[in-house]
Amino acid sequence: MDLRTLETLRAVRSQGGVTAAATVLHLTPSAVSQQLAGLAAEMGVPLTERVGRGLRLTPAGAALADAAVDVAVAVERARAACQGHRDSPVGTVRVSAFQSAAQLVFPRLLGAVAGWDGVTLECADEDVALADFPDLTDRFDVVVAHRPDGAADWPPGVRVVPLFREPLDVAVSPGHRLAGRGVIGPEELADEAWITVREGFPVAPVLAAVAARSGAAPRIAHRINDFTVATAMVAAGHGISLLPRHTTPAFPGVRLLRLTGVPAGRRVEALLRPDRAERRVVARVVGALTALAAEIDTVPAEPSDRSG
Amino acid sequence: MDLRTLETLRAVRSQGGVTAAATVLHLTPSAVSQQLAGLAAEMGVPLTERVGRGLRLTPAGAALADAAVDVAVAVERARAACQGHRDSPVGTVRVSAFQSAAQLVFPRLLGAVAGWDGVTLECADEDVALADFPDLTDRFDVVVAHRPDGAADWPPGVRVVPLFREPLDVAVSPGHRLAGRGVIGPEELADEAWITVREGFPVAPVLAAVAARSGAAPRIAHRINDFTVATAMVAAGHGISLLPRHTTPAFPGVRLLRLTGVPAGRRVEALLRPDRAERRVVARVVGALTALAAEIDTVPAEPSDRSG
DNA sequence: ACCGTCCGTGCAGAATGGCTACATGGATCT
DNA sequence: AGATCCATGTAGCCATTCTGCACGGACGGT
Repeated sequence: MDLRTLETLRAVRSQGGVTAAATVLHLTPSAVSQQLAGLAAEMGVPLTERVGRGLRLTPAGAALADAAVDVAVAVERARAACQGHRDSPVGTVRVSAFQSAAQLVFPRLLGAVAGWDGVTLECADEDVALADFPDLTDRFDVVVAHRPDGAADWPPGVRVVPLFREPLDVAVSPGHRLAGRGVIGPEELADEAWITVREGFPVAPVLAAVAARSGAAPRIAHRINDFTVATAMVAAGHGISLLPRHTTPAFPGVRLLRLTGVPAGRRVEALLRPDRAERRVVARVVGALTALAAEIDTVPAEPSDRSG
Repeated sequence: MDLRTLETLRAVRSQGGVTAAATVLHLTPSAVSQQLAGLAAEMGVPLTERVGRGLRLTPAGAALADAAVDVAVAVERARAACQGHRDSPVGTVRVSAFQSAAQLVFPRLLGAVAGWDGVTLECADEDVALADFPDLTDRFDVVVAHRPDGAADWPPGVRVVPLFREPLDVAVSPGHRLAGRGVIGPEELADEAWITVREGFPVAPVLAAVAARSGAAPRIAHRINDFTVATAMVAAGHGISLLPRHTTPAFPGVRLLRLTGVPAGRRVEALLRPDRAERRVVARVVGALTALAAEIDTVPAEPSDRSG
């Protein structure tokens, strides 16, 4: 019964397999398999069962994995209790964010942390499908994720810290027929050519909702995940797009029109594994994150072009 | 940060030193010292400080030791959660009891557990001073301890399961002037020669209280910790003694007289370390223990001789 | 139906880490 | 001041665990 073994069991469950777990743990599949076998032998209960060419946790294994979370939390709490008798928390925090938030948040966050002795920030941009965000917490201490209005809650077992809500505006080129408008309704957007994200990615359902109000299925011309690329395409007049108000990159000529009559927005949140959340450095970084998120939330974002 | 290391830290605190901790952990002092040094290095905070020729935990060390309890509890909870998906709990449970309770409890407990497959009971008689009972939980899963009426509570950090309260009767020989009486008061016991336990042992304060009511300091003729020996001496007329009603060994001719006007009794309780208490086998054994304690508590113990 | 591919598992060897035994430094008690 | 006890270093052994490779089973395409 080892802490590392428990962590391995958790990874196997969250990653869905031995090989995937081995990857995030920086181990070989063989080592993971041996740990599982040893743990099952110690418990006297089979923890995994083969299904197809993969495997799945038995109820006993799942129960143990659940309890392993509490163990990890207790361990980190212990570490924090000890660090509490130190001057200030130190360590390395790994933060991931999806592309557009990364652009907005990482520079400010690094700026805030720059003055903290002994605190190292490792940033990475990771943009994945909505369902895959929680799994990123295996590899990162803090995962900045986004979720469209009305989407289901994140699964249990992951701690969620709200950062800000970001309205989605309609981005059009300067030459577009609606370019002069500040506010528009969904019904005016029928038959437009849309540039949206790949299937399953966070803002996709919002466009579906907007289109539903316009009365027709949206005509999707392009699927572009990177908002910078999408913005450039909008600027060039190749379609319109739903883009987040604060994190849309500045691009000459692109105009953001406010949408009325339909709640169009996304929630930007930090996702943490419960044990990681107990680390004092992590808590401090999350604090800085929420502080700068509050600034973003109160930004007087007016419907205007971003050409500067 | 290892489970074993955390356990070592706890043992160092409860045992009050490296060598003592090493003893209960079945390790050498060197190993313990190395674990402590490694843990402190990992935490970046000194966990121990030298005091005299021994050492003591720093505030940080104490905090970590506190948190280590929660970790151990979480681990055992995890193990229990896993065992819950098994037919029945199995394992070895180490039980200690002070001499007189051992005599009463061990045979019945072993009888109750005899039918349980896979459950092994390791019994040991350990009679220590009142203050030393909690420390026994480092070496045993269940510690049957006793505590005189009015004594202070057990220190925090140890789980207490009440078993039964046992009145203390006055044991006299058949030839004693009070032998024919069933009930007596403290004032009738002045100038008696007492056989009592060693200083600091659980029932000593009760005799002091009884003697205080009799108006004079008790005349202590002998200090005998083993109730069997004390009973034999009482039977032979070498003095009278305060003996527990239920656990006094049967001995030809010894009469137990009920004491009135002063609360004379002791509480028999099971002491458990919180993490050990989480083990399902341990919980089951404690269940059997409380069950047979309930029987003992309702025994119609009449004042009579034990010559049977 | 077959074969390529993927996944989990077992078996060697190698490396890492922890423990024992012994020696040292320091503090207390007689 | 000497003896004793305690904690701490050091060298060496031993156990555990990881890697690398080979094997068996299962899915999916042809």
